[in-house]
Amino acid sequence: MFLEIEQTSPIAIYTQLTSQIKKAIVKETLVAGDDLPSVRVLASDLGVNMHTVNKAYNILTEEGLLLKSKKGYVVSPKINRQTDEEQEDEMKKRLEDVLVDILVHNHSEKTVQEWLSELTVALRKGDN
Amino acid sequence: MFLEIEQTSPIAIYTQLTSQIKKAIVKETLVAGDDLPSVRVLASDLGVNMHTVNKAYNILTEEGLLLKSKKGYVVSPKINRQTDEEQEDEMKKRLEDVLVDILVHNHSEKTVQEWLSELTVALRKGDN
Amino acid sequence: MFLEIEQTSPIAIYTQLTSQIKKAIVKETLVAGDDLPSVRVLASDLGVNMHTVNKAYNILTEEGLLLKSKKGYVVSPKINRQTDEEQEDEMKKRLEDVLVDILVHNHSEKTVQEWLSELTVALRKGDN
Amino acid sequence: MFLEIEQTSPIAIYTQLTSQIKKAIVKETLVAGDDLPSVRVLASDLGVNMHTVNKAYNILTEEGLLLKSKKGYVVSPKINRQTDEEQEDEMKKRLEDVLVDILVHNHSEKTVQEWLSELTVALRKGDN
DNA sequence: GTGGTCTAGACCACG
DNA sequence: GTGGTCTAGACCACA
Repeated sequence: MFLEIEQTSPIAIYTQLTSQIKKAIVKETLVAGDDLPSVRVLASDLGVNMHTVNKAYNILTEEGLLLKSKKGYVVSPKINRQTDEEQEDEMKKRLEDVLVDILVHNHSEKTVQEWLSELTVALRKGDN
Repeated sequence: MFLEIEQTSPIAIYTQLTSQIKKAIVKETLVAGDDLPSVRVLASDLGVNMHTVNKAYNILTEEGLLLKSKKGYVVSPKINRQTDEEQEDEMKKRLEDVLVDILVHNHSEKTVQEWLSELTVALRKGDN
Repeated sequence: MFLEIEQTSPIAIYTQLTSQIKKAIVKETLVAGDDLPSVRVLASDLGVNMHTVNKAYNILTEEGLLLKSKKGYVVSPKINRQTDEEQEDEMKKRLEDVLVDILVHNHSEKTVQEWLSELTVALRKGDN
Repeated sequence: MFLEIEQTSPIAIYTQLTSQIKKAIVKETLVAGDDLPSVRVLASDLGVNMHTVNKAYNILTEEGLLLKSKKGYVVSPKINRQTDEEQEDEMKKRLEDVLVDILVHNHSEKTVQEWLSELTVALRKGDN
């Protein structure tokens, strides 16, 4: 399984799940049409509660990244993953927060660029 | 006062405070040596609890952005704002999360670059 | 065949079936006395389980829209399609729910009227 | 309290809650800025579980009808209650389903109009 | 087998 | 006091 969660992390488990699934989609470890593990199976695999997985899947479905059918959850086609303006503003705000935090700690914009390059490369190849 | 907080926002007030103070430092609205308003004064100005302001100041002090003296809190010199490797990894992780979120919603790396430029420019000039 | 079902939809298949058959009756694609495809045939045509088709036919029969004979199901005469008061209340309740939902999202009663007109026209002409 | 739920109804409790709260907003029993009862208080009042109320509140917040602050949930200003095109299609589809159901049971379009008028009037005056 | 709903009860963060 | 998260376990609808 391509997902791992840290029980001790201060980050909510369902958030860790959504992040990792998004990452898997960006890396194309998961592609449009792929089935996700059933809620109960994934929960038991990870040793977390069913409801926690369910919440993660629901959020991703709301965001248009997953589709819910009667047979379970599936990665949705690219077409469904668009964002509206409000959501873009949200993302920009989050980007700004991170940016400010990096800059305030004496890093230059150049460093940000480098990190972005690193991250982008890492997202292109390799599995999780 | 260069700080505004939204009482109705679901974002924790102390988080709003740390974010805005960091932004003020990046924008050089606040520079090394500047005094911050006393905990009591700021709390009363903003209509929030003293403990809340205190928490924000403490966090910023922990991060090396403020210095606590007998007379109150001041913006610390640049030299104190360095990060260790662990904190850098933290920031990279946060940057990655935002990046993945942007990319997974069909935006290109180019868009990320553009947003970064916009944000950087906005951080250079103007007040909060 | 005038029926199509979406296997991937989260809406129950038997519900999709009843909806579409009702629509066909309103559009007079199906009129009193018409035979419906046999349960087996329809199930195989649509690639769904026999029980599912059966459930749909049963519900429609319960509602007085179909008649079950030894030879199979047929569209029942208009006279059988009446509703009792309880069912009318049910329908009104459902209408109210939709209405409230439309109004609460800032649409006017005029919009509701327009939508109804559109829908009514669409139901008059054309096939499914 | 202006809300009542039927434990025995086949309709999910959280759905009953969202419906009734929407109705209260349309009737202006609840207006922009009003506080909603806290999750736990409402749950105990109604004799249902906290999570059930929470789910209802969350859905309404997603729809833009409520706002979540640190002090609880509040009815949001009209401006936030807009719908996008996709949501409108959804509502039209639901309206169509109800309409078909009414028409297929021998009611005329005129009846639908009458019911709508009744319902609209009822939504204008009086409390729940 | 799949997800959906609900309950009961616990612990945490915030202010 | 507020909501958020998580667990454990139950029952139901659908196919």
